[in-house]
Order: sequence, then structure tokens, then C-alpha cells
Amino acid sequence: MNSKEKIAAPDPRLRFDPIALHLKEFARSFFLRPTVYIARQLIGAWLARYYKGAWYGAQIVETEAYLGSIDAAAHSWRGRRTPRVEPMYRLGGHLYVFFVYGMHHCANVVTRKEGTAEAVLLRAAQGPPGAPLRLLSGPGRLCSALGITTSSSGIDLLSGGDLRLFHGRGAKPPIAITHRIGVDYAGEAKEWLLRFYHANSDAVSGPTQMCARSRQS
DNA sequence: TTGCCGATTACCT
DNA sequence: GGTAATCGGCAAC
Repeated sequence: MNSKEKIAAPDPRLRFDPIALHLKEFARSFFLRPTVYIARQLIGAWLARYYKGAWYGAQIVETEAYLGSIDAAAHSWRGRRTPRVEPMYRLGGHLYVFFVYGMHHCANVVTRKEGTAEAVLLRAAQGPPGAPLRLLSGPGRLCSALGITTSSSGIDLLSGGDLRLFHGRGAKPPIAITHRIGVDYAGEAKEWLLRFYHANSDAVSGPTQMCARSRQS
């Protein structure tokens, strides 16, 4: 009845089988490491959702690090602590979801020890074969495609729930690095090189994609 | 209680 | 290149 507790369905084109792929979950210790390291290592990882008896997921191709109280672009800048931001202060491995521009949700993986309030924004992902390239291209689209809303903010990704993170398999993807998107208000922090993306993926978001890609190599 | 503005996207020129 | 859409969070009144 309460519309706030309504569960959003994932896009059926994201159906996949993490068991058949022999995917393994990250250990808690991974999420306690430095946030920049985690943002980089999550490129290629699978974000997965269990919904009505089936798994849906996509491989992360773009992330941004947000560095807590010292970072003017972070919601936890200067230790700001409100009900919305509270999940950022939890132990690494929790999820922080917020609603922005009146229409989009953004999902973050909380990092480091409890109280640090650092996180990694998941900006784009690549679905299983057959899924449209741009289905998860952008933080709002990523949440929309997987049906992630603020009702999942604060959950633990490592407690056997219906949202989980799995290691990618195979070779480590080539990584490109730029400043973060959409944080022009953040003073000198807007220049910090905290955006990481799969250099060869066409699912990376943003109008700067081509520019950024041609600049690196 | 009010009013401003955003970790975005789509559509316009 | 620019900006409208749209509404919850939050700071200020």
C-alpha cells in the first residue's frame, strides 16, 4: 500500500546466472580498503539483483570515488550527517542510494570502516549479451534498469540479501581516469581525478566520453 | 513552513 | 552548445 515501499522490477533483459558463471562475492575486507582502490577494482565487477526467483545483473564499467568529509562534492562533506546520508557512515559494503533532480536514483557502495562516510558512485554498467548498450549508461539509468530505489539505501551487500556484488572474471579491463561528472559546484574538488571507467566499453556514460577516451591511450 | 537547488537525462538549437 | 522537467532534502527563516 505504501508507495514508498513499492519494489521496482529489474529489466528482464538483464537476466543472467551468477551460479553458472561461477561468480564469487567480494569479502568484507575488500570494502575496507582505500576508496580510490575500490572504485578502480569495481570496474568489471557484477552488480546483481535477485528478484522473484531469478538473478538480474550487469558489469560495472564506470565509477566515481567520493572521499567523505574532506570532499566538497560528497554528501558527507564536512561531516554532514542527516537521515538521507546516514548510510554513508556505515561499514564498507553497505549501499547508499539517493534521489536527485526529482526523477533519478543514484547507487553508491560505501567504503572503509564505519564512520568514514566515503563511497563509490556506480555510474554505468554493461548488461548481459543482448541487452541494449545504453540501458545502464548513466547513474540514473543504472538504477532504473535494475530497479534500485531509496528503499534499498542502507542495506548490506554482504548479508545474503537480494542485492550483491560479484568479482569479474578474466583479464583486468584497461582503465581510464578523469575528473568527476556534474560536480562543478565543488571548488577545487571538481578537478580531482576520481572517475574511473573501462577504456574499451561503449556503455560508459556522458557527453565527455569520446573526448576523454581519445585523450587517453 | 518556505524556497532553493541538485553525484541527471532528454530534447532543443 | 543550452535548458526544461520535477520533487525530496535541507538550510534558513
